[in-house]
Amino acid sequence: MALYGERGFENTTVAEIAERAGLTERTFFRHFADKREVLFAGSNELQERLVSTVAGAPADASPLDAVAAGIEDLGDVLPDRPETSRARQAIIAASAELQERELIKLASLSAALAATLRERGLSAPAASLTAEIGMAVFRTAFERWIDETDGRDFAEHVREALGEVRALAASG
Amino acid sequence: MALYGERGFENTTVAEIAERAGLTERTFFRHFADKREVLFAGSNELQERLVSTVAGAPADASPLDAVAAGIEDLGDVLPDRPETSRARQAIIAASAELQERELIKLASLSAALAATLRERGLSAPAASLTAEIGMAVFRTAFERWIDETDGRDFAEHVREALGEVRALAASG
DNA sequence: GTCTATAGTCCGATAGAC
DNA sequence: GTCTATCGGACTATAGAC
Repeated sequence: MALYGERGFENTTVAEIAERAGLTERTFFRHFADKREVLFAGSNELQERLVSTVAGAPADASPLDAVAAGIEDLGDVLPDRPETSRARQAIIAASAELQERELIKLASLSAALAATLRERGLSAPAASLTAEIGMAVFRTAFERWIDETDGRDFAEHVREALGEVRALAASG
Repeated sequence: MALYGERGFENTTVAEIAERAGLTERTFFRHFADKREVLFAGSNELQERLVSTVAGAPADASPLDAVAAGIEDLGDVLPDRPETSRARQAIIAASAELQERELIKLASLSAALAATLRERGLSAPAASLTAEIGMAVFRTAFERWIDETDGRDFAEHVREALGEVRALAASG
């Protein structure tokens, strides 16, 4: 992340990353499928955490409440300080390649969420739509947690974004 | 598309594509920024069409109605026969790289749609959410138009998917 | 760890269309 | 005379095969 931040993703070679880490190029590719993947190392853990929390929500909780609980809970898996995430997002924002990779990770998260909701008895279209609304809440909360410097924690931002989505749904 | 279909995207080289087209590799890259882009050549036209229809909808039309009109209208820009789109989607489904590219094109479409809705006076969060619902309608209708062989045209599928989304919103 | 194929860029040269 | 399309060769970096 230091190298990507200094000179940009496209202008950083895997050889340079390997050198700074005291490894060889080949070793890098043994750990990460490609040059982009190194920035998304924690995404599997995030997805597993979300799925297990939503699956474990009380059976009588509404689908959206179950999803909201799962997203709030993700605060534990995110870096302690938002500055770390902010630096990472700045790197991603500067590279189309990295944005593509991020989108497919988020799509995978959404699909896993929808599958979990179907297991809770929701119909396929309702599950997909609820998952997409959940992703919108996640993106909004994450963005604000990164950008706003008022120190509110991630879970608070999730509750706020959820309230806004609900108000929007009620009004129109 | 013929070559990607025969041997798969990853196993097709740009040299082979150029050879079949009677050109050189260099000429391919003059026309397309990379090997994936050749499959998404029509996407700009699609986006412009959607934006201009939504922007031109009657001022008193609801945001979702304006979006629905724009999506219905896209039938004109899609290939005449769904088989063409089906073959293309099969190629994309077989390659993670192509899925990434497709997701970023759809994200661009969603962002353009949201911007158009804001110009119509909608607030930023409402515009984004309406755009995402529109994209869900588009994806659903497109998928069914490709997969179902009953000959119903794209616009009919759009109206059906929209009705389902509305019913879902009303019920929960 | 070595070797190699392929994607994608940079340089420059040529030629027809309007 | 400018614009746009073609081609050739050399070059770097990613990523896969072994």
